[in-house]
Amino acid sequence: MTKEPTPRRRDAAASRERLLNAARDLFADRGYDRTTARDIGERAGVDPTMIARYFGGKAQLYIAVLRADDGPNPPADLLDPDRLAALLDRVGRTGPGPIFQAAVRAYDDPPAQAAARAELERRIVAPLSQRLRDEGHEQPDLRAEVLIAAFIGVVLARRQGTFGHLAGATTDEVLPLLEELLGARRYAESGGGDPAPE
Amino acid sequence: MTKEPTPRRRDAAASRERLLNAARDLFADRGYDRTTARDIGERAGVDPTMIARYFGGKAQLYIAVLRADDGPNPPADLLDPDRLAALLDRVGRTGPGPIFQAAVRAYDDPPAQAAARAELERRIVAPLSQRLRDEGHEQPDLRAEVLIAAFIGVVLARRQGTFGHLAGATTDEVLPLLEELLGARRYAESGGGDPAPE
DNA sequence: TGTGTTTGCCATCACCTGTAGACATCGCTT
DNA sequence: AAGCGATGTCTACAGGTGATGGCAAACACA
Repeated sequence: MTKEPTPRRRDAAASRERLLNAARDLFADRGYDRTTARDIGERAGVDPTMIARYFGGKAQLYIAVLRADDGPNPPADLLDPDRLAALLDRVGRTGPGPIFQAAVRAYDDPPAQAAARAELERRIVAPLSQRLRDEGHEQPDLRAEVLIAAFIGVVLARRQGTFGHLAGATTDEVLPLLEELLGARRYAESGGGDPAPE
Repeated sequence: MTKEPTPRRRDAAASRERLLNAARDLFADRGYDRTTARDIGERAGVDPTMIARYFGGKAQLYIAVLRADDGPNPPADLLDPDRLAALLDRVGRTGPGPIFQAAVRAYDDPPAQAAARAELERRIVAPLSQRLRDEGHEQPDLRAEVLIAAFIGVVLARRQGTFGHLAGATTDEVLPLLEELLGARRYAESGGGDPAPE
């Protein structure tokens, strides 16, 4: 007998996860401020007050989303063309995770802000910074942050739709420009070769 | 005698402008959502209800700020190193104008969103796009938007402070990386540099 | 000075937010 | 089957938001 054949009508774990998923989607789509607890509850099909019960509040739910979001989990190596393509495609479909938004926006809740910053550093900045350092580039930390900020600017703007051509362009159209922008090939060719074609 | 020697205690024009200035600063600093009408009134030293009277409401005040903000008014030619330096310095000191924020964030008010988009296109995207077109680059529109989105990502992230090294770096440290990122010299080589007058 | 208009202040509204608490119901354990 | 904690539902509240209408003082003008 399986342990869970009966779809329990009362399942705290399920409710928790549904809240988490709904919050992830809504935070990614509208950002933290413009997402209300009632919206999350409605989308999840769970009473909004459960947010307080299970997570302690909206801010802590946001933090939980940050931790649970495996967004660009395979270290987002923006300099690997394949990885860049995968990441761009992913963001184009599911939208930028809350972590990306945290790079550009400010939230009022200090713990939430700190958590976002920590996740951003741990999962995205650190790997790229390490790579640049290994390759002997100067100012690897600063350089990594600039590259990532630029990438985030492009993907956020694309999804936001403020830029017409960028929002309308397909991933295939954007990708080469992003590669050129980030200097993927330039960085990647540690052995040295010809510059990016035009 | 002069028409306005008396500093009129009741001066609608002055109040209007003080509201406009306060709104510009606060919108730039906190964004639209996180700025309340009461904040604006307090900072301006003007009763918040004047916002409704003079502008029609908060959203329309925002639009007025967009139009009045001469932000990167000399066409923000990101490919001219001098202009890029000036712009970066300016943003570092006074913060990104509301127009930049509009590129990455969404507001609920459709007219405000549309106004921001129009200003962004008119003042920033169009000039750069035209330049790229003149220089014979492919996809000048898309390319311009990518470059601008990347730039905005960097300056917003820098000011936001989520990236430690980027926030702590001086303008002089960031500038060369930005030039390299945007390919200022690469692009500029083709056209040579005679900066257009303001 | 007299008069109508402009300008600012005040109280208040209607709405929305997050969340706390009381109450009802389910489901596991004994 | 009975008990009881876990889970869900509902109402309500305190705080804050943008916006409105009324009213008094200050102004421009005759």
